[in-house]
Amino acid sequence: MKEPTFPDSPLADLCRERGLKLTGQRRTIAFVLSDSDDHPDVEELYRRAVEVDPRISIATVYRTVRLFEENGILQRRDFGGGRARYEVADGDHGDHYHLIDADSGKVIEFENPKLDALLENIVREMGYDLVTTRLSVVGRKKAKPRGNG
Amino acid sequence: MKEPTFPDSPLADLCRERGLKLTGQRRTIAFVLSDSDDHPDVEELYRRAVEVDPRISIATVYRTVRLFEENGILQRRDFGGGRARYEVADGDHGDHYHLIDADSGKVIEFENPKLDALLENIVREMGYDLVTTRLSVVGRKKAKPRGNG
DNA sequence: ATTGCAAATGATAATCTTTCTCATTAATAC
DNA sequence: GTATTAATGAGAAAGATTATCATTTGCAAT
Repeated sequence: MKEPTFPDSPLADLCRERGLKLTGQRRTIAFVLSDSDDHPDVEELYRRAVEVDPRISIATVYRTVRLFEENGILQRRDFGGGRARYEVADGDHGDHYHLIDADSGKVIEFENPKLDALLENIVREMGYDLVTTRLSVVGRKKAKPRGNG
Repeated sequence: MKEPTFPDSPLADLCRERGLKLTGQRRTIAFVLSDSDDHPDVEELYRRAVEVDPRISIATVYRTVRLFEENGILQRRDFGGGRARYEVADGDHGDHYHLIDADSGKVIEFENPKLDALLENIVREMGYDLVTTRLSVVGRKKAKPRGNG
């Protein structure tokens, strides 16, 4: 039983700051998440976590992403395909959105302050305060203006 | 075995136009959908369909909404809660979007040409043609400026 | 109207993702 | 170090959706 050693990740610190018990498994999952800049689903997260420490079960990964989401550490996303995907929650800077390539399924992030403001406005004019925006656009790559095929 | 009789709905006509076989069940489901201006899930659709003709199975409802979606007759929506919800696809006029009341879960539709245009623009500038927009904003009703509750 | 045939349907099993159960283990305060 | 309380692992259970397969039905040609 060899304990894997690695430094506390930014997310692990956040976990502590929120008063959550920092178990070995949570430390591992936080480490893996801090190390990811994509949008893994639970299955994929589990794969990556097991690489770091095999003594972890998929049930714990499910429990941990839920806990992290409830504490504003993670954001759940739905890009279709039937499974939830996760990414580290935005910090102070504005929200970001996702463009999904219709053919490859690739996810491309983008920000747009004008869009932030417009949505804020629309919602306010309907008498609401904006809580969350769930936006993803599906697009198909344009043929290059003078490509050859 | 009494055959229920009702006129062909606009969606039933659409179904025929697309070259889909117009079975009794599909005619019933199309009728129910044409009659709905909300966003029912499959379970709810099944309930409404059975009212019109009890000789219908939930499997057929699942098959039919999928078929209709693949043929651009229906749009699938995800408002959270684990089940897909459906609505009649937009015609020529612009897309519409959804505001979800954070407290009641109520879904409020809205249109906004400025938003249509901005999204179109953003996507184009990233080198893509816009295929679909999936947008829902979650909001919380503002306290009335001088209410008493 | 009848026939023929591919496609649709009903009933239920299977699948897939996610949550729950409960005995065991581990983190934190003392 | 010990106690206490919460977290974990493994698998069962739940909930939504899709697949299976024998039977039925819509529809085109007769």
